[in-house]
Amino acid sequence: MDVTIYEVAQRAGVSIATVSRTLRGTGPVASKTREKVLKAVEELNFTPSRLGVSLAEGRHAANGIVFPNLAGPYYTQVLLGYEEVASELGRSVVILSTKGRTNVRDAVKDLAGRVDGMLVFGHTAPDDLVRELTAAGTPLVFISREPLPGADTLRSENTASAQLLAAHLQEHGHERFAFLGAPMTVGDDVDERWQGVRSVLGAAIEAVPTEEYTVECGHAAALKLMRGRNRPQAVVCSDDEVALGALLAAEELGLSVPGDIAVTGWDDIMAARHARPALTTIRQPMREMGALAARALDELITGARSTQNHLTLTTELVIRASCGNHPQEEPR
Amino acid sequence: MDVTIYEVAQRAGVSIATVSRTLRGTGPVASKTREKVLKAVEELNFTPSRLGVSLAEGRHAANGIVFPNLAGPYYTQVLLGYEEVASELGRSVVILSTKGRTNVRDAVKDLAGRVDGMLVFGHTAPDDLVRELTAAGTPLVFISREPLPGADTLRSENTASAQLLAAHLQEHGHERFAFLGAPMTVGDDVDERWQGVRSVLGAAIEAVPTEEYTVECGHAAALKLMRGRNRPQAVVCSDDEVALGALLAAEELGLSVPGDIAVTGWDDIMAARHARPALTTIRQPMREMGALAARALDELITGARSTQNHLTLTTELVIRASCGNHPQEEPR
DNA sequence: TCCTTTTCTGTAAGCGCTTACACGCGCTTG
DNA sequence: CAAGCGCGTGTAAGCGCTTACAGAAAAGGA
Repeated sequence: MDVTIYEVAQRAGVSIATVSRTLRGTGPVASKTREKVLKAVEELNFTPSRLGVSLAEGRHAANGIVFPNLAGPYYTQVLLGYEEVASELGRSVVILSTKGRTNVRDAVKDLAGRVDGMLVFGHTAPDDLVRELTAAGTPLVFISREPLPGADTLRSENTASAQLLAAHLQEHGHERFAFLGAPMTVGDDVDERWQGVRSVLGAAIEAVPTEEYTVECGHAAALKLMRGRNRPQAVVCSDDEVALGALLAAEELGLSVPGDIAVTGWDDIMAARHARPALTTIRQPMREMGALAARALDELITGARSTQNHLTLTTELVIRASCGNHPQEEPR
Repeated sequence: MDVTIYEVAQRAGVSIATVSRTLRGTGPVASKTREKVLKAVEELNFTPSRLGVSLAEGRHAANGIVFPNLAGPYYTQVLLGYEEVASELGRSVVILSTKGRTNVRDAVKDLAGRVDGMLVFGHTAPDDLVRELTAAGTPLVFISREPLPGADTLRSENTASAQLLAAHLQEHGHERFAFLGAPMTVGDDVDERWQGVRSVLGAAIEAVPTEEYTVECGHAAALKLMRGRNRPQAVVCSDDEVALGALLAAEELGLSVPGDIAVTGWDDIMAARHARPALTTIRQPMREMGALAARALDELITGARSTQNHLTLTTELVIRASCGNHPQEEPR
């Protein structure tokens, strides 16, 4: 916002075109000229204005990311991987949290105007805007959402893992189940998880909604559930945070986990390992998803690829103490 | 990147100036003209190019934030509060993680070129660049750093809280202490905490460094510490994550906490409450700090304030089970 | 009716950069 | 020795917008 290319040019006694060429390495520049220019740049401490460059180049060199909130570790981890790769590719990251926002549509649209492409979680952006953006050719990558035309989607495997988890719980002898944190949106990760466990457990599992997927809401809903008559023997939670809430509720009610009631989570966030009992959960490669999203976006932006990719990453069932008694505990 | 103000003007049969005035509400526009313009805008689905606007206005309407990494909840929480307020003030947030980056200086400089002002954690930006930026008048707010001329600083209280914590541990009868996660930088939060506990405990506390302030590093260092002869009776950790690592180490060695060894953290992150034993820690208002930083930055950017503020927020000692046996446990 | 205001609108000059194009110059080459 | 060729450099036309300024039209007053 200070010294411009004109002042550099003047000081070096050349035209602005030459300065630009020198700095970007495009086009030939005599070595003597180059030196004069570099000297002037040095003396004036010149840095090209990002705005000017972007306007002339017609690109922002920035990526957007839209998430509901940053409260839990899940989005954070994805963001981490995303930022890392984006910046490796020379792009900044502009963030947008939709939680508690009255006008999401405008906010996303504004973001779209600041970046070359965006990563969007689930259904955080309004559908009509998404259609508008894909129609306009804005590169878009989605995480935790069913595939849609005109954009990449990226998610980790849910259904099969959920079935695996359900089967494991059955092996422990549990017979009455609850799914805490019932899906709110069709087609997102939680919905797939629910469908997965349900396909195995059928009528033996009951869907119990929570307000949000947070510790607090999980805690509140779990309290109610565990106090009710016909308490389930195992509670499958939509994610680790809800599960942590359930653990808290059990403790409060004097129920032993997994003795009186088993609890499982999803994601394998840090606290899952530190909780007591440690949470049985499904680990998904959050950080890697962010990284992959950044690369996918890069391909779409640079035009290296024009088709859509729909990737599903594999997950891992992490068995700890909260799901039932195991002969030997896992070390560490 | 599509339809421009020219096309709108042409379609509405007016000049681009009129379109601009209509959309921004600056200057008078006849109501008939306004309607024509709005109709054209609607039909063409026009959105002003952020780049064009910024270049003409001379401002980015964006804030930057520089942090070491996003691994733990601390930075995330601050970021959360920051983004919330920033977007409330009509500014986007561009993030920059310095962890694992070879050229931090250039990255920060690039960021500075994209925003109207930045929030910087501790000493993540090189000192000479900071001087350069403050000299150039770039609005800057720091968190967790000693005050410096030309920029705001914002931090939560450390020394007194540390003294309080130390005194509390003494009341439990502990006599030999270790500070796990010894400070790496003079003047940052951890350094102040260390100075605080030390001022009370004197020679009774020993500084034990960790590679980083993470669970893993805390775990590794704690293992070594707890295995050594003359094991301390209480371990004061630089932050909750290191403390969680210490808890893990104790469990691994079959030591009971707080029976054999007491452990305390700092920050009161989510996992602190869920760990067993739950962590005694110092809660600092992370989210609020982010929010305050955004407001401070806004004042500096808009020029509403030209002096520097150096705020210190109060913290709260949260006593849980990990520091020693208390007559009655806190409920929940 | 003529002149002064007021209201509205258009022209054009930026904002800071990139780059196509053209031009001049010193060399090679037939 | 003239034609041809590269290399180096400058000129100028954008990129998409805002806004000072000026001019035109409408409105009001005497």
